[in-house]
Amino acid sequence: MRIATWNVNSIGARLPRLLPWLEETAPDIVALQETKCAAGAFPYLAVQALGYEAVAAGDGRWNGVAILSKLGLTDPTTDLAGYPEARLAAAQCGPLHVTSVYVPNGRSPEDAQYPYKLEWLAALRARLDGFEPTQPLVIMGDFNVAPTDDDVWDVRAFSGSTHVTPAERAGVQALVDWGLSDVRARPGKGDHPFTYWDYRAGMFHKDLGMRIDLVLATASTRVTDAYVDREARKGKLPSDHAPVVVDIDL
DNA sequence: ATGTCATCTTAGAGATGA
Repeated sequence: MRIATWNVNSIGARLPRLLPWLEETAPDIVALQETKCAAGAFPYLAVQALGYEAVAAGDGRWNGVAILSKLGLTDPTTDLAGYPEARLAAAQCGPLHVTSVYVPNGRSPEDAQYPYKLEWLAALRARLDGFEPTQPLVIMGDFNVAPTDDDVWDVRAFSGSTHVTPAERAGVQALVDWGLSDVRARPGKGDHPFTYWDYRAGMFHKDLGMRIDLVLATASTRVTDAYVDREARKGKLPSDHAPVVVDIDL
């Protein structure tokens, strides 16, 4: 079984990249983030034509998440403890429970968005109380957290910034401590499996990226391979994130 | 280290967020 997560930075703008990618990569389940698309305007028919059922959350301009599944999609939810923003979608997809997340960015450690980010991560952890660490389960998406110093191109450049603070990392670690593994993908280039590169300043070309798109999986998913699809970050009108593709043996 | 991109407002360039 192949699963993937991709922050597409607008599904409307990215459909010409997403649909061919789905056909070539043939994932069974895909978590999408930053669809920037109202739930009612989601391109259900376009993905249905490729064999996917979908659940989408979105209020239009910002945020927006979705799950695509070829293996069935039951008990969908888009609610996280009453948080109003469209940042979580979850469903049972055949044998696997899947959650797609778009964790708040935080903006800066001084911004009100920063404690909001930490609270949101804590709510995500609390939500796991309804599940078992022994069951096949993944939480994947854009966490807006680089779990280690090695997950940014130069940690010195992040002094005073979000994404690398101990509190944010503790928020992700709490998910791991519950019983999830941070699946380490093979890098597409260099030593670092970065998943995001700023559009500006030739960051992608210089491989000055960050590993902030994560796949957190329970042991029973039995991961056999994982890679960052760097090709999807190249070419015409790419997202600023690359997909992470994970093969599991369920 | 901010050189780009996407969206919305509301009809053209500016604001916002990442």
